[in-house]
Parts: sequence; structure tokens; C-alpha cells
Amino acid sequence: MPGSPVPDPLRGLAGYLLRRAATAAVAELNRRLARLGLRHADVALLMLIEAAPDISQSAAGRVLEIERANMVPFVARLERRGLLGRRRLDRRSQALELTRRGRLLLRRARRVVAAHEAALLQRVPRRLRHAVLPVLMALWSPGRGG
Amino acid sequence: MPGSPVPDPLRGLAGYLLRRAATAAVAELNRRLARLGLRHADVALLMLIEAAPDISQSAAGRVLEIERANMVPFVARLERRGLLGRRRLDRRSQALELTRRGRLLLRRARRVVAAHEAALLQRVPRRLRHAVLPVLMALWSPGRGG
DNA sequence: TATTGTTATACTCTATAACTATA
DNA sequence: TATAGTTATAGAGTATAACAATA
Repeated sequence: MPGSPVPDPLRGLAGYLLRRAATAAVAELNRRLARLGLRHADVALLMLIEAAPDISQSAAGRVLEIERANMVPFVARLERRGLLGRRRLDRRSQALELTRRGRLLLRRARRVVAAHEAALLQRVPRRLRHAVLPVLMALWSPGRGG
Repeated sequence: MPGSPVPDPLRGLAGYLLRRAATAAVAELNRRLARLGLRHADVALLMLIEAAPDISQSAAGRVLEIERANMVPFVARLERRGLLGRRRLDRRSQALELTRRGRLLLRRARRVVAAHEAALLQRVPRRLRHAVLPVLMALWSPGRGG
């Protein structure tokens, strides 16, 4: 590698590397998921509902940090595709639940995600691989509050 | 921490952690830069021009992976603010150069970036800190082609 | 032929304000 | 009073197609 296209002042910045790595990884995952007609956020929501059955739409938005307002068309689209359903909890909250079709598609999506994860980790030198999850969790940590 | 708001299936995914960490970090940097009237991408371009003086608009876009078409309003805005100027190289390329005002503002921006970098690294346990840049570079690496 | 800067355009993602009906 | 779902809307960021001028 005679000369990286990205100059030293940016290559040495964790924040810059973090952003570039993330956008590249998201784009790659979206490409992998395209044949299932899914986007990365779709899979995150489906996985969340599976892990927390009957979570409400608002609560799901809080976990994924998606604004309540933006959850509406997001959930509606997946519902229109028959991947999830809604069941009224009380007269203002509604539980999200996977349909049979949603569960089946999630099953396939999970394999795509697993392949993507493996590809990500294989890029990291073996001696550093154990550090990947702890480092990313640490970098994220205080962002949880905003 | 009795229970993380994010369920295990997502917490264990490098891709998910990567994206959440990156969006949180970018948002935090943008907050820090707000008092200078700058966004993270502005600083990246200013730093790039400083490191590669007289780089063309298209070449800068290639380095930062910003489409040629999107560079136009981006550069124009910074030029209107008097932070950078353009000088014709030949009759179709133009060299980007920092103005005096651009250099002075970049000086302040670099301090903000340095503080942000320090904050990011301090979140990481000391024993893992050495791994941050190598891990991020590795995760990014093959994304350079697309 | 390929590249530079440009315009126009569209799509995704994100953010905010406001409304209603409920708790 | 606070919350859930909703509507409307605006702003980023990103992507593509096309064009004229130039290399």
C-alpha cells in the first residue's frame, strides 16, 4: 500500500475511522439483505420484537433510538408486508408481534447477519479480535443517554 | 446496571454496536462543533485541504467518499463563509485552498476534535485502548472499494 | 474517451411541533 | 400530567442521471 487515499490527520482519528467503518458496514449489510427485501433497521426491529415479544411501538423506538414519529411509517411498512402484527394492549398502546411470515424471514435474515458479522470480524487481525466487541461497547457507552 | 435497554441479540453484534457508536460519536462531535458553526464533515474537508493543499474538488470528494455532485453545495457553503477559496488549475479543475479565516477556524476546530478524541478513548478500558485504532482501521479496510 | 464541475432530482434518515385519545 | 400513536413537515445526507466544457 504505497499511499492510503486518506491523509494521516484523518486516518489517526478514532471518530473518523468509526464513522467510515460504520457507514461501510451498514452499506455492506444492506447489500447483503437486499435479496430479502430488508434493510438493516428492519432486521434490528424484527430481532428486537423476537427478543422482547409484545414490546410496544414506542418502547421499541426508545430501544432502537428511533423517534416515535418515525416509528409509524416504519412499522406500518413491515405490517403491510405481513412481517409483524399489532395487538392492542390497552386503548393507546399496541404490542408488536412477529407473524409467521416475519419469523420465517427473520430466520433467513439472521443467517445473513451472521455471515456479515463473520466477515467483519475476519478483517480484524486475530490477536485483536477479542477486543472488537468490548471496544465498540465502550465507545458507544455514554451515548446511551444522548 | 440491572438491565441494558438493548437486548442481547443486538448487543452482541459488532455491526450494530459499530453503527450505534458511530452515530452517537458523530452527534456528540457535531454538538461540540456547533459553537464554531461547523459540522463534522466541514472539519474533515478543512483538514483534508490542509493536509493536501490544492487538492481538487473532485479528488477531495473521492477521498471523503462524497459524490462529486454533492461536493458542489458543500464547498460553496464553506466558500461563502470565507473559509476556503478556489484557484483554477486548468480550465476545468480548481484547487481548493484554505483562506486565512479557514486556517484560523480549523485551528480551533482541531482542538475541539482533539478533546472529542480524548473523550472517546477515555471510555475504553485502558488495557484495550491500544486496540481502538487498529480495530477500527481493520473494520473499515475492505469498505474502501465499496 | 474520460474527467470536472454543475444542475436537477429523489430517496432515506432524522428531528420537531402539534394533535387526539388515553393512562 | 404524562404517554402512545399519529400527522405534517423540514432538514440532513446520499445517490443517480444528464449536460457542457475540457483533458
